[in-house]
Amino acid sequence: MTINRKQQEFEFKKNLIITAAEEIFFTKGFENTTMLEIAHKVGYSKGSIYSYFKSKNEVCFCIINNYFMSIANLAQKILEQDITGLEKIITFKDRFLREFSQKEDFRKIFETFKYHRNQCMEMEDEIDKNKNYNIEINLAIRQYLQEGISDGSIKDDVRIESLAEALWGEEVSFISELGIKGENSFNYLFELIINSIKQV
Amino acid sequence: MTINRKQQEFEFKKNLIITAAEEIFFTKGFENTTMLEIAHKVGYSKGSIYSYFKSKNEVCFCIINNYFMSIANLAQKILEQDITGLEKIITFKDRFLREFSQKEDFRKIFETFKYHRNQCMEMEDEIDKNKNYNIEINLAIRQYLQEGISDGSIKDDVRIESLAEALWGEEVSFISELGIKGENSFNYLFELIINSIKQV
DNA sequence: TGACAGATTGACCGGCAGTCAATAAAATGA
DNA sequence: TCATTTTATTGACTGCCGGTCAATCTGTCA
Repeated sequence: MTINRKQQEFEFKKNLIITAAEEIFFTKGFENTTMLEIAHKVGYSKGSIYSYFKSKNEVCFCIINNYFMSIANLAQKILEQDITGLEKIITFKDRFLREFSQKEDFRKIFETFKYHRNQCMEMEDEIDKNKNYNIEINLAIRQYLQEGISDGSIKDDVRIESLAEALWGEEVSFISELGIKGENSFNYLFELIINSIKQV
Repeated sequence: MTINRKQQEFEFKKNLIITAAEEIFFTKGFENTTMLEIAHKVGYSKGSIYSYFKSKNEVCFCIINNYFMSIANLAQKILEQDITGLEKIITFKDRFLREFSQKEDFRKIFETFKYHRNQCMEMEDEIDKNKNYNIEINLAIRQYLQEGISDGSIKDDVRIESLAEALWGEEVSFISELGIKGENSFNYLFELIINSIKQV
């Protein structure tokens, strides 16, 4: 059996665990889910889970990283669309909101990720992956802005780096409040920002 | 010994515990702090803590509520200043940022609060208190906006309710990202929003 | 002083993340 | 095909901690 084949099987099993874990996390929340439950759901014993993941926390990070990958892909796909830079900014926000932040399940697990992301021992891999996705997303947004300036949809005096960081930061951080305040207040805020950067 | 005196003593001891807990939470983080540690720091046994608080979580909420009280007071104080509505908005944000979100310690414990605020059994008192502080802060911001419209510093077509909610929501939610992205991106975002609502 | 109420204690419980020696299964090679 | 090595899997076990509660201690008042 080749090394490659082994690797594939390993990844496949890892994915089985992630899928099962995600489902339970989504229904019961991170804290109320035990490693034993996850294991049983995949037909494994508890110990086995630990040969695929270093900790319960890492399982959560892997799940989140899958979502970050989707978001990074989304950002890339929008980049290729034939619309103005400003429209790309708006499209990204709309799609992000619709696909990721509207689901309460996702919001909850995302909260867990945000909560634990700083006390992460021994899972540099996942942390690095996450950082890279963040960079990808950030770069895409910078390009939206750059294009917007070129195509005349965005004012040419916006500070691209700061704004890209801030926009993505805002979308990520506001997720926590969406359950409490609803989408309206977020959308209004976004509208005001857009208002402030669009070329008139 | 009067009932009143008893009450006072109870509150005093409760405060001792809060102070000790806050210090340990700030140094070691919520998860890494044990109830036993907190107890020993005040010179109590573990059991005693539980006659003052229903759970570890409630201790955290009490600490956070003290901060919310300060913020509500701050909002009120700014309301009484002799400056334009727009200036009040900006002042509130500046002071909030300086006094509360710059401290990494506070940010961490605030994260804990945000993380646990939804899975809160049996501490309706503290939840209610928190809601009330939020309402107070919200009302103050609404008044800033209202005054701003009256005194001509803010455009008269802003949607006061939405904006008040959104501004406070943004400040609260962005705290999580401050450690990662720094203040600049937040400040720039805020600047754009202000830009969009100020009367020219 | 004695009796009562409230405060305080700390041994104890249950639950769970994470470990690891033992075991089973699969791959290798002759 | 079978013996040997390597890898995957298991589940009993540990340590830790939040929370409980019967027992004990302390202060108050008659």
